[in-house]
Amino acid sequence: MFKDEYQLDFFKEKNFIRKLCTECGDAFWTLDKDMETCQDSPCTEFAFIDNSPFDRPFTTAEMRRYFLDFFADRGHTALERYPVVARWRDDVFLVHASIYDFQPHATSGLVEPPGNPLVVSQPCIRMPDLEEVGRTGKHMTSFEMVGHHAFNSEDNYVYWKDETVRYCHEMLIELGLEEDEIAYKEHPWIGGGNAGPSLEVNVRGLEIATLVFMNLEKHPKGNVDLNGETYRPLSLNVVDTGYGLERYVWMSDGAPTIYDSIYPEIVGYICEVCGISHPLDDHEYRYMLGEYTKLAGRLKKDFTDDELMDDLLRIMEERGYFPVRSKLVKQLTDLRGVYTIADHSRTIAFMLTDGVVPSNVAEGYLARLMIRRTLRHIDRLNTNISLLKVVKKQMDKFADIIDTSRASVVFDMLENEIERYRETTEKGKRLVKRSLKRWEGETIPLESLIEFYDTHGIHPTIIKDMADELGVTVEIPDDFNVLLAQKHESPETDEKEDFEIDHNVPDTELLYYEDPNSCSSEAVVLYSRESDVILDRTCFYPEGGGQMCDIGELVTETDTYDVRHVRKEGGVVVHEIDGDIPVGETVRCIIDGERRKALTRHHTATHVIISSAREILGGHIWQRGAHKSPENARLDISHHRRVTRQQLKEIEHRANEIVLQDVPVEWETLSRDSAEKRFGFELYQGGVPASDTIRVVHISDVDDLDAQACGGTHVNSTGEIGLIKILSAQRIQDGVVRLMFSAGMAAVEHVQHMEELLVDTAETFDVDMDRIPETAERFFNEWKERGKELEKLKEYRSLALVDRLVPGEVERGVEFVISLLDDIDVKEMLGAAERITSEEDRVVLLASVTDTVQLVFSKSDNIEIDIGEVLREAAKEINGGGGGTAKTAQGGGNRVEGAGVALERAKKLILKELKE
RNA sequence: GGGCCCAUAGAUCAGACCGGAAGAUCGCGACCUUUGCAAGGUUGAGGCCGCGGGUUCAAAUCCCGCUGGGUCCA
Repeated sequence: MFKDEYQLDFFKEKNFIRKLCTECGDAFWTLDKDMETCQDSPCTEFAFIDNSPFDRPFTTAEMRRYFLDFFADRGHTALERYPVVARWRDDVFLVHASIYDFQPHATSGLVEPPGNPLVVSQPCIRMPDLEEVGRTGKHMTSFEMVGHHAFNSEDNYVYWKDETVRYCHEMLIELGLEEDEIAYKEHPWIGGGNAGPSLEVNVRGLEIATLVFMNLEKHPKGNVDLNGETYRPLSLNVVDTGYGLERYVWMSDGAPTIYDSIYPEIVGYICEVCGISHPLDDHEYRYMLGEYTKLAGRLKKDFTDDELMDDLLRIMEERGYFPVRSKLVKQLTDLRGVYTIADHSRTIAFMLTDGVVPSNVAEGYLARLMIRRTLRHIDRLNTNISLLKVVKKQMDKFADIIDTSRASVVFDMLENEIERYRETTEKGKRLVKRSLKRWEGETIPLESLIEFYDTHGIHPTIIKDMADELGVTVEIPDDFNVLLAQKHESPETDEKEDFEIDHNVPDTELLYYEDPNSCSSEAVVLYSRESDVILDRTCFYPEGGGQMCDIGELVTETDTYDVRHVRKEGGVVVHEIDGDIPVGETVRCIIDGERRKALTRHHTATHVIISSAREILGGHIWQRGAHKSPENARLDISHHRRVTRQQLKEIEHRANEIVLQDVPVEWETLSRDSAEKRFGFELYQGGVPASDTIRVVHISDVDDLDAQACGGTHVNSTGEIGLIKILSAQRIQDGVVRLMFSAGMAAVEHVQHMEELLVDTAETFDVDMDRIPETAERFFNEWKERGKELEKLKEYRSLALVDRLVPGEVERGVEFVISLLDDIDVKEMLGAAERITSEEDRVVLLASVTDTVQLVFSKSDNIEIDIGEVLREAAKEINGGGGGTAKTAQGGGNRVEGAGVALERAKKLILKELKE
């Protein structure tokens, strides 16, 4: 694939030769004619451990600085890193690579990149290799990817393959590598709808860079076939490189594992607290660990695998060391936990400081997953090390790249998560303990194992620990995660097809921005079909930004049409009307002004509420969604705890303060780049617009209260909003709170409605409004008391009933107590009946008539008849049924006239039964 | 965004599959035993069975909706 793409001038100049790896068969370029493998693991063993090819060891900070300076010196714009949570994208949660920063709009050519060429050291988070962390010595869930990127368009060539490889090569040599130990491996790259040739840069068993040359995009009519899909050339050719910063640091100091290279103090701290010995200055130990890492890199096996341990022991013995196998396994198992905690804590630090709120959805869930995994590892190590402290240490160590300004909220979130984890495991353990009894001496069905984890979050390892004590066998299959995934497999949902009109008309001039107060305008019809009308200009606001559209009328000289809905397709506004207007006609747009005003107030009020909420609850508050209708608005915000009533009051108070200050609301159109520089990604509270320019709305540039990219309509100053009243706060998901509020007249109407409820209630209670709570409480308590009294009375009445009914008629030695009663409670009948039949040789047949019939039959224990069957049979007379215990049955029916007959029939049945 | 689970006394949970008088344990109150404490015994209080509909003679239990919580996956 792309075979011809790799014939670079640079390779020719230097006399690189193209070889095939004897292990994997892939092609690679090298200066060493004797090189046989592609220099990546597993084909090549790590050959830099305690044997660095670099001139000197670097710290991460030094290495980052080196990279950025190297490329800045060569004309690249060095950028600040982006957050690890990809707020500017709706297709992914986390940043996986440096190029993510510039997708989709810079890579598609829609938006100018913030530099060209540019370089950035971007923290990335990758979860797929989760299981490998701590086991292979090289996998991490978070790392910095240094990327130098160039965006080549037709009229602006920056640089492409040849120059890219030259930069890379020059830098590696500068770091101290011999040029004949570098292998450039051909590696076609496909992903995310794009594709292109790519080179992997491998040295001594480690892939230290990937140079991707994106020049194709997936397209149904493309002329390039790749894996059964067709691709076509991109208008923009993008150089996408990635250098794993930590790998360079690791290679520079040759530590036994990457974790010991990047954060040795953290690893040391965890070992110390957990009482695990990790003597890296001990020759034997250090040698063992290094050899282990090499083996793991080549074999991709777990150290509990016999084969790997055999190899490791053999290598050790060759060197003259004779470790005990079981001790070694334990050592490596513990160490894996330590490394995992170290790795995960750094990822957690990145996520939380960049504003991820742990929850059960989206990136919040990924954060929770990391936290819970870490806590599980802590539990397994049987220590009480504080995750909070480890995360804090990571934040301190990497303060140069981690934002520590929101530390207190981060710790609060973490504490909350730890608390929840404890609660869940406690609860889970109780549940498991109860359930385990069922399988005493047996093996738990796999199904139940999956269910415990899936619905209750109890990991199989926890169950195993508990089950051992209770004599229940637990077998965790290796493919547990696969089975779990299968359970979640669901049919692919059909992607929604957009009904786009093929109109071919110019973008509509949007009058609602120029004058938000104007409710009418003249326009010409450019397109009209099936009640969809497009005008050259309009004052109708189309649905968007969570704001409902305007409705109103289009008036021609002869007719008036209702505008029922307005939507936007690209730059064109489409009006849906009840009828058709010929193209070329002049119309007057008239919008429903009151509705527009209400929507506008609610929209600005939403900005005010966000800003107040950020002030009261903290800077981690982020808009997760919003909707504005004429009656009210709802705003979903990210927050890790329930919002208390006190906090709601404070937010409401602050919001109304802003209204009373009558702050001007301004908007301006800025270039994307300068807008981001000035306001940060907080701009994109409501989503990211797909354009090079951004309409920024800000409530005040004096206090810098709030600035957002926003296409909605706004009032001129906050005073116009009027009253803002928060109606409710509900937690719609973990980590997401929905605030409902209304503004202006809608808020006044709401308050009036609430008052009405109070007035009505006060009237019913016949008390003053402010005494409603105590009165309601009193009534409720009295109501409960009455209920209890009533119970007692019924008890007495059933006693009285016994006296009234006994003795009954005796037939065949059985005393029949039969009575057709008027409106007696079932409970009373039951009480009486059971009292009567507590003596031998008695049968009680009672019926109570209201608008239906209730039956209670009972018999003494010494009479052997199926009283339930008797009742069922008898109930047929009253069109009903029933049943009960061996001694007493109850039932009923709705044919009131049949009540007497039913009792007769029951008696006959019993007599018949007794005869036999 | 999707799946699964839960809601019963102050707490932890039975009861639900299969409709028929709301239970257990701990905790709480009183009394007994004890010099006192711990413990034990006797006894009592404490429930809109989350809310609203439906089915049924009858619903904690079955069905639907809502609310609150948990959990897994993307």
